[in-house]
Amino acid sequence: MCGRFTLKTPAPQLFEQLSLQLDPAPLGDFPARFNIAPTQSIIAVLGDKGELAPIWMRWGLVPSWSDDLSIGSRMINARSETVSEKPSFRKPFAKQRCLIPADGYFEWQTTKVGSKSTKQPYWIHLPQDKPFVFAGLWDTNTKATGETVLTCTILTAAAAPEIASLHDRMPVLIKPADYQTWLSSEDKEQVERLVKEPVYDETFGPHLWRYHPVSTAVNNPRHDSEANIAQVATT
DNA sequence: CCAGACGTTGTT
DNA sequence: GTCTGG
DNA sequence: CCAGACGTTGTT
DNA sequence: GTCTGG
Repeated sequence: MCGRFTLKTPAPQLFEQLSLQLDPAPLGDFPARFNIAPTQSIIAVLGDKGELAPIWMRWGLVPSWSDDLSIGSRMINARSETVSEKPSFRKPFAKQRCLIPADGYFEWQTTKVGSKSTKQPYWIHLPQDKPFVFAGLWDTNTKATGETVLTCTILTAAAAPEIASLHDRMPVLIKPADYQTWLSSEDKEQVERLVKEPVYDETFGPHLWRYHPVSTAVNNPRHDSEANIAQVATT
């Protein structure tokens, strides 16, 4: 699944490597991130009348009917298998899809040594740490605070065989050729296929994932430095 | 009809 | 154990 | 996802 | 807002 990720690639380079033609100016300046956690601001790219535009959104979807932002902490992921049916995700899946740029994400393996369990994080990334986009959904909410809050969630699917030993779920990726379909198609079947039966080739896809163990400093969301993605030895 | 949930993950 | 905050 | 709180009153 | 459970 995906509950923590990285985005260290600077803006102009980021969108170029993602094959996204858009103006990063609306985002303002932002630092390299090595531990992005739920409830924090993340970048969502949406289709804006044909043009694509990036915008900051709070991670953790808060449905429009909710009067409490805290529900977002439990809506950080949406299962692709059921996303078209769930009350909280159905409308966003139909009309409010987005792309969420990242260049790596973390998974944890829990291992027990005697009675003590330890959580070993791994950083998962593509060769050359090339950026990619998660399939995302967004919604707006004004009931909770009186202000309009934009929020989003990341879709998950069964893990690719290459990383299944690490975890049985993984985030859903959208390849450049499918950006436009994901963002603006009104063909439900076509959109559903992108997350349920994704087609990849040798240049893109989960089979290219690399991963290595990293410091447990990552476990604490307050720790956000480049050291978070350095390989460490496991014991 | 109204009340209450609306979600995922992991672990047991 | 369960929920909230980051 | 993991970490950290989980409660109230009164006082500073 | 919409669905499920009672």
